Parts: sequence; C-alpha cells; structure tokens
Amino acid sequence: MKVNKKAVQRLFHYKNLLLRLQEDGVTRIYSDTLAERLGVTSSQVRKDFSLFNIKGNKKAGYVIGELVDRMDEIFRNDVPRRVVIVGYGRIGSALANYNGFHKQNIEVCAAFDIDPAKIAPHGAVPVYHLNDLKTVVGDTGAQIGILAVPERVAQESYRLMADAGIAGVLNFAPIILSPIAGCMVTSYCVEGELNSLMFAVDQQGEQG
Amino acid sequence: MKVNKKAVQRLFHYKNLLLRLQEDGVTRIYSDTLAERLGVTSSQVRKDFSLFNIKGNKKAGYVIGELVDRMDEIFRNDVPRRVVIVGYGRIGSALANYNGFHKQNIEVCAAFDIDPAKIAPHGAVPVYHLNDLKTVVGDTGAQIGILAVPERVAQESYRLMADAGIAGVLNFAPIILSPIAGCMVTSYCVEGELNSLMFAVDQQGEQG
DNA sequence: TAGATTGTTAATCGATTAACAATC
DNA sequence: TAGATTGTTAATCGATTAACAATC
Repeated sequence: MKVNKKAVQRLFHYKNLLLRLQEDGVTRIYSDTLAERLGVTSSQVRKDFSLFNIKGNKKAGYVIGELVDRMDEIFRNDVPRRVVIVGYGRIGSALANYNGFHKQNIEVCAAFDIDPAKIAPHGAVPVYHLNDLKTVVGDTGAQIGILAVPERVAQESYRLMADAGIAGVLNFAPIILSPIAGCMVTSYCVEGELNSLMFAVDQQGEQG
Repeated sequence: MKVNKKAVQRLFHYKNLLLRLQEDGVTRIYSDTLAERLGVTSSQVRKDFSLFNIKGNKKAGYVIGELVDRMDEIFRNDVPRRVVIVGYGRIGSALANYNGFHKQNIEVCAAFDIDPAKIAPHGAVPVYHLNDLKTVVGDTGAQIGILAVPERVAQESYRLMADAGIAGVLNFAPIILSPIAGCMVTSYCVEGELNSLMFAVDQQGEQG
C-alpha cells in the first residue's frame, strides 16, 4: 500500500498525542492504547507505522521517544519550514498570526496583498505587495503557500504562486482550482464543510 | 452505494459552478462538460446525481435550472441555516465576518468567548459570554457550531456545545475530539494540512 | 433512423480491518 | 515456558471508474 494523505494526517496526530504523553512522563505505549486514545483501530496504528517503516518491540510496545524522533525525521521537523500567505484579508491575517505554527516548526515568513493600505514590510510577519512575490519566494526559499484571496482572483493568484516557484498551495477560496504542473493544491472550503455537516445532521434527524 | 461526505462536497461544488454558468446565460449542460470543468470523470457526475436522485434527459443532458432547484432542495437552501461560533479569537472572528456565508444562506447568528473585552452583544455578529451559549442556542435554534478555541479547552468547549443542543460541530482546534453522542464533529487542522502538503512536496522532489 | 447521452450495473481500485505467524 | 504484542498478509469494505443497455 502506498503512503496516502490520510495516513500522513494520522501520523501527524499520533505525533501530537505522543508529545503530550511525553510531557506527562509516559515513555512506552502499545498500539492498542494509542488507537483507543485517537479513536482508531490498533490494526490501523500498526499498519500506518509499517507504512512509514516505524518499528516497535514485540511484547514491549513502542518507545515514545523513538517514535517521536522517527516522525520528526519523516516530517523533516528539524528545519523550519517556510510558508508564505497570499491575500492578507480576514483569513490571511488570522493565519499569519496563528500561534499553532511554531510548535510544528512552521514559519510564516511573508504575506502578500494588492491593497497598499495593508503593505507593512516591517511587521512581525512582513506584508509585501503581490508584485514582490517572486523575489521574496526566491529569497526565503518558501516552498509552500497559503491562498486566501477572493474567489474571483483565486485561479490567477494560484498561477502567480506556481510561477514564483511555490511547490504546494493550501487554498481557502471556495473554488476548485485547475491544476498547474509542478504546483500541487489542497483546498479547504469552509462553507462546503458547513454545508456537508448540515446535510449530515439533517439526514440523521430524518432517521432517528 | 450510500451518500457519503465526499459526494455531498462534490454536489456542493457542482452547484456553485452551475450558478456561475447560469449567470453567463448557459441553460443546459452534459455530464461530460460539467466533469471537465471540475476535474472529475463524467461517470462520477452521473453517479453522484443518481445517488441524490437527480434526473437528466437522455440525449439532451441536464437543465441547469432544474439541477440547481433540486440541489437547493437537497441542501435545504430555502431557509437560512444558523451557525454559532465558539471562541472569538483570530480564527473565530475572521469566520464570524467572512462574507462567503450569506451566498450559501448560512447565517452566523452569534459568537461566544470568555474574555470580557470581547463581549459585544450589539455588533453585526453579537458576541456573548460563553455562559449564555445554551440560552442563545435555544433562542436562535442554531444547530451547527464552529469551534475555534485553544487546543487545551477544545474538548470541554465541545461538551458545552453538545450540552447546549448543537447537533454538529466544525472544529478548528488541532486535536481529535472524543465524540459525544448526538453531536457529530468534523475537524480541520491547518498545521496538519500544511504538514501533509509539505510531505507530499518533499516526496515528489525525491522522485523527480 | 442513426448517433449521442443518460442511468445503472459490473469491474476495478484503494483503504481499512481482521487474522495470525513470528517473537520477545 | 506461557502469554501478549508486533508486523504483515489476507479478507473485507467502500468508493471510483468503466461499460453498456435504455432511450431520446
């Protein structure tokens, strides 16, 4: 089986739980315990680990320290990973200043907008004009970009990001972007998720 | 095949594309065309439609007006759907004022926080103290809640929401919530998504 | 009618779960 | 050793894609 996105996401959550357990002084864990804590099956935990070549000890479970080290290695958590944000509106600025990133060694190194009133190259997170995207991406070596612009300019902004050398985009505009070679996209649509949740709730109501 | 979350999400995106086409004066469409525009297969489009009992015309494709009407019916888009937001920090306030919601007939009817400085019951979106959650949920009839609080209080806040009668929660705290009966959860973890995207980019780099 | 498109059934693909041999 | 847990293979489950009969 190939490593897929969902397995990567689970690995990320395993890691975060393990870090919390480590803080509590726990040093070893069984796949069973880990599974229970995260609401998955123990088969899945072992399968995921095997996918990433993470080894435990028969009978003795897993050493949390070793697990965390291996995961840091897999995710390259030793080097800070740089991210730029395109679109400094409500969502963009909220993410630029989100304090959950540094724990994961993710660094928002710059944001971009076309509104002159928002440009602030000397802020905690510098905000530049979109025209400077290519230069800044070149200088910082950022590989990943967050796209948080209005729907109607999303495709064009994505093109500019791909052009600037960004290799992966996390898109928050509520539109499916047509892919550009060399720059992969993952999209998140809040209204779509809410809609989907509402549908699920409605359906459940009909049954129960 | 049962209706699943991914199919619901696709239906939502079909609808949005169809609305845009309608504005351009297009009145009919084939599954082929629709599929191409959204980067899916035409089999999938027809399968999705069949899942929701959406009918077209052999040889003549689908009438966009009929499709949109049927989808509005499925999603109950005729009545405004009310949402509350728990946690009025950066993410919470960004979402409270996000202007992509009203297009989908989603109404953020109230937000909640425990910081007295944030309470503002007469704002465009009223912000109340968390203590008032149950009352306000009762009064407004909101069924869905967005959870945007710090990780360490996420599980407890979720419990309060379930308690207040919220039937579905969209969680943005980077933690897996243990489920409470009667209140389903969908989670989104930005740092997890970024991490996953970085992993994918790294992997691609190794191969190419 | 001939050609083209829908709607559905069957085939394929991929991910999760179960089972169990290896082993500490 | 006996018991328990990992690691992996096989079985199951679910979703996507392909194929094609129905039909306009």
